[in-house]
Amino acid sequence: MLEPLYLQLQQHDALSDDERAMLADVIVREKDFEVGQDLVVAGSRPAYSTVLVEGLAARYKVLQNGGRQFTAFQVPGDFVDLHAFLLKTMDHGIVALSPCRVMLADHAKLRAVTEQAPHLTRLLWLDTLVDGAIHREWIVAMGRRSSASHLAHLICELYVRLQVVKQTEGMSFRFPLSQAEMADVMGLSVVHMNRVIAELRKTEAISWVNHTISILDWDRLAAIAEFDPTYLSMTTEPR
Amino acid sequence: MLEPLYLQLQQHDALSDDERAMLADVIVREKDFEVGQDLVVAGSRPAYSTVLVEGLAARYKVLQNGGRQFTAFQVPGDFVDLHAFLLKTMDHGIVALSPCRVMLADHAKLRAVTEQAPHLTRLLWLDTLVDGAIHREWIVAMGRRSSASHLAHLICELYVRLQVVKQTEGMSFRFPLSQAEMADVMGLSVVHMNRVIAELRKTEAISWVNHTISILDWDRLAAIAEFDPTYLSMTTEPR
DNA sequence: CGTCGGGTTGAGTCCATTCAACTTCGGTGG
DNA sequence: CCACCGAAGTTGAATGGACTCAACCCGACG
Repeated sequence: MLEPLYLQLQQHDALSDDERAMLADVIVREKDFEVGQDLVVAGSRPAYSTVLVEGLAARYKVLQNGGRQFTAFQVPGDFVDLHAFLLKTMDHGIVALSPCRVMLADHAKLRAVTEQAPHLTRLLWLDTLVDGAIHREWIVAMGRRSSASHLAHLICELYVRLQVVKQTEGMSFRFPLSQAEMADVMGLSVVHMNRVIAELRKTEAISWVNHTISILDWDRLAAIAEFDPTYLSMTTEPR
Repeated sequence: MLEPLYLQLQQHDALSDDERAMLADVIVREKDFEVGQDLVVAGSRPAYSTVLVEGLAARYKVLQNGGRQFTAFQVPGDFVDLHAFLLKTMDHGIVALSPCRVMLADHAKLRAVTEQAPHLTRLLWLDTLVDGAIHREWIVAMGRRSSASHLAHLICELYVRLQVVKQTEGMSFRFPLSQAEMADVMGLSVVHMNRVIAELRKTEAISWVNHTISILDWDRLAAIAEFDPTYLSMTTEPR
């Protein structure tokens, strides 16, 4: 059940059997969530950290006027709130965008990992660093990319991340978000989100029907997005 | 010279003398930079990580059309590219916004810290997690805040961060950026940046003259910004 | 067969952009 | 000494992107 986590960590550096066992031992419980439920509640101080093993989730914050902004997607294998292990208080919520299955990792056991397994600790740390790199890319997209380029970039990113954990089928992947939710990802109004999607469809770089996104022309999409996967740090090397 | 780093780490949890000594030992060299120079070059694979000890710097990315987007400010005490220790390749550049002095930390020695000093490792990790939390707040600001609120939020954040490392004077702090650079922070055109600044000035919550920002009315500014410092994780507790 | 959530389209308004002019101010050289 | 210069800031006007409000379509589902 922890396969996706192994796949992600392995992508950065080799994972020993001992390390796998240690990770498995950190897990104390399994839990399922419905669409729309919070995996982690903003403001809470969790005693467990959550590994997403199935489904799609997202980090978000809500403003006083009710506006919501997603700040990241979480795919299977993501340690979605490893942050809380050290930050203690969650500064944001994490919501299920599709039915989700998670594994809960005990903070006391995670602490023991940091005491006894430096290499594994570095790999977990790295995981949170990649999160940060993704955030930076989102900031650039929101600030300086056209809406179409922003959307194209998100699709490239998701495709690559999902491929690592074997959640793609050919050039397609399941994408359960409504356009209204997508608007909260890109910081647009629903109406305008719709027009941007229409625009990207017209380029014939993607199709997006039935909660499935298919990349029809990767090169064209990547060009529109100016997508450079360096930030995802997808090389296996000693860390 | 490492005082600002100690101040920042201490803010999250107590730092022992041993840990201070270990940090001091990690430093192998000191270096100065002029305004506009890159402290760290995008795409490089540094063998050292950089602690900023004096000055203001910023992370940035550049797009094909020449557009630049800053993704974070770095203040004294920030381990500006601790990322590179594990990410290996820098996915973005870091530029000096004022004359900067930095200390270089050897990656091999940092690795030794992760092998021998788990608590210190957790504190350094935490530092990068706070970076991530700041990124999330920036995404929210870019996506769902009004420009005036966004600007107000940036000022609140900077004030609080600078206060931790004793770089404020009363309710004022030095802020060397031009409006053009500020436009690259907020993802706006220079002209519009100017108008947003004028708008915020008119509220009389701040003054901004002569490269110095003064907060005239914190409560009003924080209200405009909807500023909640939780995300900066400024509580001292066992980590 | 009606309803409801999502998606799509149109029209008018507002925010942000571009291009352009003009001001201010510190610095530099005749 | 001051005339000129360049960089940064400010302002105006026209264009275009994004927002709101509103209507309408459509397929799933009771």
